[in-house]
This record gives sequence, structure tokens and C-alpha cells, in this order.
Amino acid sequence: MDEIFEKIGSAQTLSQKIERRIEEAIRQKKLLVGAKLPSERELCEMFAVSRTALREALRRLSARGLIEIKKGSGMYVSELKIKDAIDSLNLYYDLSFDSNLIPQIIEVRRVFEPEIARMAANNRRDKDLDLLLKNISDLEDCDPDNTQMEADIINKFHLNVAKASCNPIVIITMEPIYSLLPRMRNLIYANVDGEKDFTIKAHRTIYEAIRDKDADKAFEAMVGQINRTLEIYTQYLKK
Amino acid sequence: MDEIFEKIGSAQTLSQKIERRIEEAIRQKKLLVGAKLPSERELCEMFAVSRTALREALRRLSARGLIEIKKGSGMYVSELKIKDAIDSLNLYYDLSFDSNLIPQIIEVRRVFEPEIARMAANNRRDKDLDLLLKNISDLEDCDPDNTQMEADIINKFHLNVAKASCNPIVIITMEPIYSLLPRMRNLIYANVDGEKDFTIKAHRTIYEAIRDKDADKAFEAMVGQINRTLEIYTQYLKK
DNA sequence: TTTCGTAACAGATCATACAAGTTGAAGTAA
DNA sequence: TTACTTCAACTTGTATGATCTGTTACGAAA
Repeated sequence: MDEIFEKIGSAQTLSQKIERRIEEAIRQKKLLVGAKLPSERELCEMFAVSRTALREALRRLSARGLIEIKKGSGMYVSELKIKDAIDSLNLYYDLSFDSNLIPQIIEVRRVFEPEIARMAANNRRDKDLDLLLKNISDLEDCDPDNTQMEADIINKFHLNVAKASCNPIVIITMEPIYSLLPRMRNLIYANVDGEKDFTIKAHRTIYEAIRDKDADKAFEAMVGQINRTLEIYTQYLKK
Repeated sequence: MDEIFEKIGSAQTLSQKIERRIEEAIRQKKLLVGAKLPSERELCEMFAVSRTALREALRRLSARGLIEIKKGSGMYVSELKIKDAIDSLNLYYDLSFDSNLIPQIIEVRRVFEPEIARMAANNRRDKDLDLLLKNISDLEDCDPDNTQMEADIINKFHLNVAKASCNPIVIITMEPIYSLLPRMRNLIYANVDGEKDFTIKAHRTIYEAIRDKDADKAFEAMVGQINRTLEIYTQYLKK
């Protein structure tokens, strides 16, 4: 009978109640995307609360991406972007990151990315090819000593492959992982002799397979690339 | 040279600057989880800002799950829960209904989950088996008319397979996807004659393969299960 | 018609006061 | 000494009013 003493409905603060009210109005489409909310002063009167409490509720709503506040203009219901959700996941991954997780991150990539390359080959649009091609030419032009920029470009290439899958769930899943890669950069993309040439060639193969809609070749090429990453990491560990 | 007229860096408000500062401190582990922040008044002095501006920054941080504010006690750095990120993702799909979501989820699962089953077969611990077995017996005991509970149990089984992979990245990758599954519950686990028996059998096969550390069999069994889901969804679409 | 200034209005910030919850130490009774 | 009570000194929450800064629309001037 512990339930009798269960926590009492954790006294919501006033500003939280206001937040809920407005959130509900948006969820129920009583406030449509783009609609302008009444001004702060008006809302204060309507809710019969102080501007302090009201503003804090509005701050929370804007932090969650539900409304946009434009100084001098007003407050507007904003279309919630998938980016807001991804940012939130990125933050979680960022705070959870630990260098012990590196081999596990590589394992996930080894397992998932070849399949993603296959999906990209099947679903890619022409504009995806442009982006991939640009990544490769950027990689070629990149100063060989600038391993940091090199790694960034490579990450962008892989993210663009995920985008070429045309499946937002894939993007949501992989983007947080890619956001962690810069933190393992110097561990993995170590300066190995002739490595850059190999990397460019490998990525070009992936690109061509996606371009030709050759799903199996894209799969295999990606397997090769990730295995190479794994090898370099293993070498690094031995040092 | 369009860059010349690029949008000017939308002047951050003071409270946003404060938000960033504190967020960075948390990201860089200068403030550890559970640590108590200085009181509002102290922070005001430190940042040399008014309490209003400071509090609005703190409201945003708490809305994002980074800190917890206890009235009368103080403010504490809170361990960011994946639930916060998942809530954000679900809010997005609540507001922007997308009929493509279900096939996209199925596609991702079809590609990822067999590999996860393989990893689970290789890495599972005994306690993972207990959980999986319990899911199956729960499924057997479940009232056949309660399709909602059936679907929940099945989802738990799949999440437990992910956990059995012993790769935390796999788990946090899949959790957001599983959080979206309730949306397809009544669509997919429709009452098809004999479907429940098939489902139980299929999941038992997956379980046995993981138990026996037979990675290939686990892979194949999972492929079969997800394909079956796809079939049922396709049938549903035709109606 | 175009340009430009300006007034009205929006949110942003500040300062102060008080309400309400939490904590811990001082004090009291057994 | 020990256990309980009380209360003062914190904490955050809310209210109010003044002021600063950016946006918008309108009308006067070119």
C-alpha cells in the first residue's frame, strides 16, 4: 500500500503550468504554425500572471523549438524541425561519450554503414551525388598535413551517404554518431604513409557505386572502407 | 561573392550567452553531474547580469534536461536522460504527421536488426537470456485481444536483443527508434488469424539462436521476423 | 515613387520586494 | 547523551514597474 504515500503531483510551478497550456494549444492546432502569439503584456492579462512567470514559460517553449521569439516583432509558433530532435540526441551522445566507446562506435559503423550505402545506392537523388562529389574533390584539395580538416570532410561524406538513403530515420540514427567522430579524429585518422591516396580511392569507389545505383558494390566498398578504419585504429592501439 | 551580404550573426540575447556558458561548462565536465550550482544571486554577481536574464537562461537549461531546479534547495547538474532526447523526437512526430514514417522505420529495422541479432548472439550474457525468455512467456500469457500489450511486449523483446549486443551505442541508437513503434502498433500487429502463434514461434527461434550463440541463425531468424512485419504492413496498406 | 525619419509597439534587461519551500543548526525535553 | 522541535537563514518562485533596444508601419519629404 505504498501508493498511498506516493509522491504528490510534484507541485508544478506556475510557469510550468503556463508552458503546458500553450504547448497543448499548439499540439491541438489551436495555434497554427506561423501564427503570432499575443504580446507578452496581453498574455499576462489573459493568464492573469506576472510577466516574469510568463516569460520563463516562453523561454522554455523556445528552448524546445516550439516557438520562435523575435525581439521587437513578436512570438510565433514555429514549425518544429527534425534538427531540434537531432540536436537533442547529439547533446546526449556528447555527454555520454567516453574514449572506451571508440571500438564500439566503430563496430556499429561497420555493421550499419554498408547497409546504409546500399540504401543510398537505391534511393539517391542527383543532388546527393553533387554533394558527395564535392566532398571528394575537397578531400583531394585538402592540405595533407591538415588531418583535422581531412577527417571533417570524410565525416561529411559519410553523413551525405546517410542523407542519400532518403530515410530520415537513418539520418536521425547516424548523425549523433558522426557528431562524435571529431572527438576520435586524431586517434583514427593518423598519418599513415599513403593512407590519403587509399582513402580517396576508396571513397571514390563508394561514390561511383552509389552513382551507378549498384547497391551490392556500394555495400562492399563501404565494408572495405570501415574495415580499413578498424585496421588503422588497431594499429594505433598497439603503439 | 554573395557571402558579403550573408545574414549577420543574429545577435544572441544575453540570456542565450549565459545559457551557452553554463552549457559549455557542463559539456566540458567542469560541472559534474549532481554538482550544485552557485545560487542565483551568486551567479548574478559572477556573470554581472540581472536575476531575470540569469533565470531565463536557467529555465532553458532545465527545459533541455541539463539541470534540475529544486525550489528552496538549489540547482543541480542533472544526468541528461535519453528520455529527454526521445521526448524531443516524439514531439516532432506528434506535430508533423508523416505517413512515410512507418515504412521508413520498417526499412531501418530490416537492415539494422538482423545485424544486432548477430551481435547479440556473439556477446549475450546469461541474464540477457532470462529477460528474453520472460518476454516470450509474457507474450504467450498475454490476452490475445490485447494487441496493445502484445505489441509492447514484442517491442521490449527487441530492445532486450539490442541490450544483449552489449554495445551501448547500439542501445542508444535503437532506443529512439523503438520509442516510435507505438505509433504503428495497431496498424501492424493487427489481428491476423494465426499471427500470434507465428510471432511467438519466430521470437522463440531468435531467442534460441542467441542462446546457442549461433550468429548466422539469429541473423536469419531476425530477417524473417522483420520481413513478416513488412508483409503484414503491406497487407494492411491494401485494405 | 522612393527614401527616410519617427512614433508605436515588441521583446530584453534591470532592480526591488515579497512569497514559499528546504535545510541545518540551535535549543529543548526525555 | 539522544531524540525531537523550532526557527532563522538560506534557496527558488512570483510580482511589479522602469528602462533599453530592436521592429514595423505610416507619413512626410525629396
